[in-house]
Amino acid sequence: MPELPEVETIKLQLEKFLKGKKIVSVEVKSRKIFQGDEKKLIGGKVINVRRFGKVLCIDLANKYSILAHVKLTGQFIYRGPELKNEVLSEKVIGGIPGIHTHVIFRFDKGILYYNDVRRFGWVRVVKTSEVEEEPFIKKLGPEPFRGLTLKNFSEILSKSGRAIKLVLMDQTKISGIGNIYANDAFNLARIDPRTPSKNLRTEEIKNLYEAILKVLRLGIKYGGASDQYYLDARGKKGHYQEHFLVYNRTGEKCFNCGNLIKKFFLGGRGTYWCPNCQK
DNA sequence: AGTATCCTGGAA
DNA sequence: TTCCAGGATACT
Repeated sequence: MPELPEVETIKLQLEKFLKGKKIVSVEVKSRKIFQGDEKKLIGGKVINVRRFGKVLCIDLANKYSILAHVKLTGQFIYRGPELKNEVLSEKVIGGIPGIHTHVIFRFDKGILYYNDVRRFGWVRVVKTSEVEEEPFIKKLGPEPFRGLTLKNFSEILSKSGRAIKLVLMDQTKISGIGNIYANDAFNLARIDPRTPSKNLRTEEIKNLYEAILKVLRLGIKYGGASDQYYLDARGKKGHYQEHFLVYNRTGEKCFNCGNLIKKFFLGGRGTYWCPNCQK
C-alpha cells in the first residue's frame, strides 16, 4: 500500500475520524507487529495525525504517539458512527476483525483495526517528543511537497552513480516514493530508470522532479493505488491503478508513443518502462 | 551491486 | 507448484 499517496490518504481520513476521540482500549494480537506498551495509550485523546514519508503518526494529548509503517500489506481500517450509512464495498481479506487483524484500537466512538496479511508492518508506541528522533524517521530524506526542492533534488542526484530509480526509492535520500510512483514518474519524464543518477542532464532532472510531483499528486487525487491489498481507512479501494502509466502494464501500449511496455528487474524490483521513449 | 529474508495469498 | 507482490534490511 504504502507509498506517499496511500499513506497521505489514510492520514487525512484518520485525522477526520479520530481527532478529538479518546482511546478506551488497545488489543494487541501480535507482539511482532506492535512494539511498546499499549497501556500508555489508554485515555489518550487524538490531537494530531502526521505523516513522515511512508510512516504514519497519531499524536495523543498525553504526550504519546502511535508510529506505524504498513509496509506492503498493512491496513488501517476505521469503523464508527460516521460510516454508518456507507456500504462496505470491499471485502477485507480474513475479515474485520479477522485472522489478519493484529491490533484493535477502541475509541470512545469508533474502532480502528490494524490488519496486515504479510505482517511486515509495525506499530510502535513512542513519546511524542521522541518521534523525530526515532532512527527510521531521523534517517528519512526530504520529501516531495515538503523540503524537496529542485535545487536539493539536483544535489542529491549528483552524489550517486547508482541507477536513478534506486536513488529515488532510497528513503534516506528522498522519502515517500515507492515502486509504483517511481516507475510512472520515469515514464512521464521519459527517462530510463537505469541511468546513473549523476548522469542526468539539468533538463532531465527538472522533468523528473516535475513528474514526481505530478504522479504523487495524481495518486493522492485518486485516493492511492489498490493494485493488490491497499484499502483506505474506510476500507475502500483507491483508484490510481486505473491511471497507471507503466506500472503493471507489461505488453500494453505506452500512452506517450504507443510502443509496448516492457518489464525487467532492477534492484530486485519489477521495473516497467517504454523502451522507445525512455532512453 | 546483487540476493535472501521477513510473510501470505493469488495468479500463472 | 512456482513465481510474484505498494518495503526495508542484513547478508554475500
